[in-house]
Amino acid sequence: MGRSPCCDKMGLKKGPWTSEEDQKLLAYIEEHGHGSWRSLPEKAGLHRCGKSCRLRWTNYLRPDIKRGKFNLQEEQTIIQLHALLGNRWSAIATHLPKRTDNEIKNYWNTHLKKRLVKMGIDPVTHKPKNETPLSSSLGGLSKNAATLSHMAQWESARLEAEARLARESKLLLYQTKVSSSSSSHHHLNITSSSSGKQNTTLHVQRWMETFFDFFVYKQNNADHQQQHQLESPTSTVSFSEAKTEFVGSSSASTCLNMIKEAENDWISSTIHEFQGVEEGLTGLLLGGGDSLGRSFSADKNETAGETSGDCNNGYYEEDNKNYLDSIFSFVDPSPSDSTPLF
DNA sequence: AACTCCTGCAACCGCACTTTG
DNA sequence: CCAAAGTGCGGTTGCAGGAGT
Repeated sequence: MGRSPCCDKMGLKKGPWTSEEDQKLLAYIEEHGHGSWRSLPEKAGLHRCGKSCRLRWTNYLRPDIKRGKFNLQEEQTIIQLHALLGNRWSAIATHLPKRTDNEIKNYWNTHLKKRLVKMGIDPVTHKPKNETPLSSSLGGLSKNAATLSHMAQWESARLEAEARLARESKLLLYQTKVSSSSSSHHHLNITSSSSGKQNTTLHVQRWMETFFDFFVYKQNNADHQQQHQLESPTSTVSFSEAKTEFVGSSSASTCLNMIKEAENDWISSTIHEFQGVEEGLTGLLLGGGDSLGRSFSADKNETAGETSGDCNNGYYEEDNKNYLDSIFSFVDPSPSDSTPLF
């Protein structure tokens, strides 16, 4: 459908914020909270649209924002998550405390993406731009790249589920609190909650079934060799078990917590595992005076090799190999390590 | 010193999704 | 159920400041 931007109203200021405006916005939010963003500017005495205020607050004024340079671990995390998630900045930002999606996006576009390009790696796919020579030298790379793509799809669906679960959990928690004030047990009585509200149990169940459909789709489409790679390396709960338990259980909150814990465990462990292969990757991408440091420091003198795109530079080739090995050693764990997520 | 080019980042834009009445 | 309002998100733009000539 689309909406006309709220800033279309004439007379509203655009562009950089002054310190006076910042103060007004800060003072208002500290005292009243932001409430409705649309009505905030008028109440706060700002000649801005609500959207502009929200952006200024979330990307700059919020007290829990860490500003300044990204450290090595943050850079690593961004690269690793981008390999899995692509340009899903908000999803990436959830795993980088105190950093905003906008800041991460900018940092990627201005720093990290360029590093990958200079290494001859496509920053979108995280594959070598000129795959033929490298893939032949690395062996089986295409297959691994396909696996990475599968993982990205899988993780994409997982993140959607995670976001949805977070919302549902909030609602469930709230409703549990309300109902528990008059009841000693926490079995959710969602269906009898306030009129007009959707039945949350059915809502979550619908999500589970959607997720299940996705899983079945994957099972039907992935070849058998790769199936184990679609599954979480760390989870101990099978999807069918979880689904059965969820549908059969009268305690939706227990099941939700179980699933959410599995989700969070997996995300944490993937990052941890990814960081476990930082040898090579760290030195490689962050230029700590190792091979890539040499490559980067000599960037300006090596544009010929770059523009030719042949990646014949020994450093580049070695670096690419290390980088891709690092990613794929994470993506392609040994079968014995793999247990189904659901 | 003056000019141009490049880089980094804050902010904007528009679409999509969710919530609300 | 529907339309409007509210919000989130990713892509893009414009400007300030630094580097190079």
